[in-house]
Amino acid sequence: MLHTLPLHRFNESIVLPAADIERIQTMGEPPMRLARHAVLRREGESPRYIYLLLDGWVASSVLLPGGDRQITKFHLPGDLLGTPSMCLERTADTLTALTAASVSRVPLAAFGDLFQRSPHFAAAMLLSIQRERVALMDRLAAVGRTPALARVAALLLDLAERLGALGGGEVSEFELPVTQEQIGDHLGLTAVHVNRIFRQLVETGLVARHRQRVTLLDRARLKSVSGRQERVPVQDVSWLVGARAEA
Amino acid sequence: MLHTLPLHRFNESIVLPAADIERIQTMGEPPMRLARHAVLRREGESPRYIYLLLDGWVASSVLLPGGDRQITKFHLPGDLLGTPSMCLERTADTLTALTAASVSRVPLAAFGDLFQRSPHFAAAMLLSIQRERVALMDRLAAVGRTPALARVAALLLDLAERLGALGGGEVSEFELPVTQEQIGDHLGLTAVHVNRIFRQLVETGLVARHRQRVTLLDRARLKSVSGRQERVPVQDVSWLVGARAEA
DNA sequence: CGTGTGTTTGAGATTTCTCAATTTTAGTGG
DNA sequence: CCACTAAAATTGAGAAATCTCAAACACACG
Repeated sequence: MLHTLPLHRFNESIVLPAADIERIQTMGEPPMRLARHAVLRREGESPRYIYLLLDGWVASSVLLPGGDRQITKFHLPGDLLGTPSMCLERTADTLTALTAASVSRVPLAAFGDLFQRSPHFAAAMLLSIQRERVALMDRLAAVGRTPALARVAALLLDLAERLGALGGGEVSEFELPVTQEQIGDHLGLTAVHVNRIFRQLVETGLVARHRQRVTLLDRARLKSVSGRQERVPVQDVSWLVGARAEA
Repeated sequence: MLHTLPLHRFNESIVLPAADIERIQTMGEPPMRLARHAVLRREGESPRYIYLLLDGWVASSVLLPGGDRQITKFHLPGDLLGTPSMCLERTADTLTALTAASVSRVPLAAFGDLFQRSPHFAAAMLLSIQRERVALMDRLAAVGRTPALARVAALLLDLAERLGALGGGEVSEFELPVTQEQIGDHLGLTAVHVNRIFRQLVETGLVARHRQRVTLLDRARLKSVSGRQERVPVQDVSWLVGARAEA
């Protein structure tokens, strides 16, 4: 079972030695199952664990005093959840299962131990977190500066890309197991408005929908309407994990 | 001169050994001066350096295809600039001096070397980047879900807090060397609307202004109108830099 | 089959934006 | 020190995007 862990997120720019892969696999506790809507961790708690998402979708969200909610990320299998809060006394984000899901809980101590023992793992984490930061910057730009249509288009493209990376192939059709209200909370829109934008996307032939299944019909036009920047991961990371570091 | 480097950002949760402080100080090149409006690095370039801001303010921004701009961060002295792009082939953010400024350029190789050599430094970086990530999450929530007044209030409080951390004392009055258009680009608003919000803040007695000098008159009310969460840095990081890691 | 969650649609209200003009401030050269 | 100019701030008026509220509808689930 363990050899099926989705570890692609750890190998994006840095190829981890087999020994590190091994250690990652034993870092987490045995998988736990979550029902849809189950709360894995609530904000305000003391951060003692992070979580490796094995299967299903999980949302990370922060609450505002007014009761509004911002979903900071739709997590897919392979993502490491809850790590931003490791820098805080009290957890900043709530982790909620969007579908039935399966996660492996990782004690912070186990994570810290691996981080200190393995230079490659530490380097991979550094880059991985920076990627999340860039993704947040890009979404902030979208929410702050682009109209609703562009934001929804960008979300669909982002998910297709990430699902493709997960599965290994191009994805142009996928299940979107997320309510329109949740999409709104992710993009800074109302559920009602998300609905209208979806209708617009369908009417203009960019997208087709049936139930929760979404098909991207015109990728090129979607891209142009989304106003999304391409982000190419670093190729050469010798400055970070060079020969020197091997010593 | 070197002993005056603002290194407070490196010591927020983790106290670095003197040897590491020493190495941080020699990691960067000699300071370079920037005039106001000077571009330190433009997006799209190949990321070869990061920068330690010694003095002055610098904005980090991303461009949208439509020509719109999102300022992702107003950087203050002590901040390490341009690090998100280390995970990319081409730089994501443009660094522009908002005031005359002084920075020390750090080759990525020097950074990577220190990251690999010093477990404490690596740990401090990990936490520091996660803090930036939380800050982005919080701003995303503000831009996506709160009205303009709350966003401006939150910005003022954030800056006062960070300037306080820099100087060591409570700050309730400070220079804001930033145009209203730049504030708009930071908060997802128009310059015109920022202006109206400022007027509103002044009229309701929350804030006073003279030229670019801002005075926070009613912190409590500002806080409540800002809807900002308190974020308390971790105290106990033994899981990350425990005895084990010292070995 | 009910019941409840999620979607869809309409109509009007609000916030924020756009455009344009005016005033103020900051910077420059003489 | 002054005059001149460009950048920034300010204000008004109308337009646009998005929201709110409310109702109808569809579908999944027990």
